[in-house]
Amino acid sequence: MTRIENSIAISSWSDWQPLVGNWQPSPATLAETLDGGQSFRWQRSMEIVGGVPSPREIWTGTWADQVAHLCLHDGLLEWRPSVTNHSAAPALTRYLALDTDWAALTDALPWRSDAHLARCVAAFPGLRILSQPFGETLLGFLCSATKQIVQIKQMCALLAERHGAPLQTLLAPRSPPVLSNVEGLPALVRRLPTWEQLATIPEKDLRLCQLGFRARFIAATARFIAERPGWLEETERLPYAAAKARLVELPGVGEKVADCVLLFGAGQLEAFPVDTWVLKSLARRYGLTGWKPAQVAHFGRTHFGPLAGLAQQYLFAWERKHGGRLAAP
DNA sequence: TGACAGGGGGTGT
DNA sequence: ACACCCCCTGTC
Repeated sequence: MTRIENSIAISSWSDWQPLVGNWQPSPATLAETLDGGQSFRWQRSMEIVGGVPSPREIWTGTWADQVAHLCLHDGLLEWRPSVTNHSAAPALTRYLALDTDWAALTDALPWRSDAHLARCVAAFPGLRILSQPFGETLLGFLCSATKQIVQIKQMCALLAERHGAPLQTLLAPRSPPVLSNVEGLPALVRRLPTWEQLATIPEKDLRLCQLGFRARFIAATARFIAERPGWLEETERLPYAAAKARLVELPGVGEKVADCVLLFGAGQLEAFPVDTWVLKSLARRYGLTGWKPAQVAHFGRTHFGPLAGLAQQYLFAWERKHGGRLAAP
């Protein structure tokens, strides 16, 4: 049962249109890609047409100053922007990395000699790595320490709600008639606050967003970035090792968070984040029982190669699905 | 229905 | 190794 506490969103959306790029994910792969720990800004909901809930499941995603809907319709992925947004198509193309041949990248993984990896790939065909805004990715993963996805999403939602700028695209006059509503989403969509904005927010106000001890890290990181104009942009452009060395200078950013930011926010596919799921995966499926994160990271890079981050995402998806309880051998 | 633990996708000391 | 925070979830 979904919690419906917000007002019904009333906004104007363009017509559904097919997504270019030939991505045809299964519902499970789509959900894993959008809501499996890469991004914390996608919401699943049901469309309402003429006051009646339709069986159509809609994903609403927000990133930078963009918001878009995705929908899997008879196996085909469709999307729609708000009627006033004319930059949504290229933005979505970049965000979903539609120009990247993920099938070819996956094929380049060592699944032929790795039965478990082959099994993971078969379970989530079409899984891909998102290409999210760098700064937002950093913010999301600064929230992630010892938190599950639902909780991280809640923190991000509160940060956006209380400190983010409204997305003007949804506030423009509704010239066409309202076509449909989406249940359970606030009428006013806001973006995540920028790092510039975060630097001006007192830590006590950040704490009100359920950040806990992460509030101190975010406040300190915001000050660090504010004192160094261009630092974040330069870091995004650096090669993997150099970028990671800089990211771990930030308070609250260790190896794991840095790798997540580089993998999901900078397209660095060699980044191999080692969290407890990956630790469990390699312990259980690869016999690396008792190995420490740094050792597992080294194993991952050498075993899975230059696309280790993509392999990690497959392992991660499998473990999230099967790892909790009864695990296949 | 409501209270109560337990534990969580990590970092810093 | 342990504190940091405190919300979510499962359970009684």
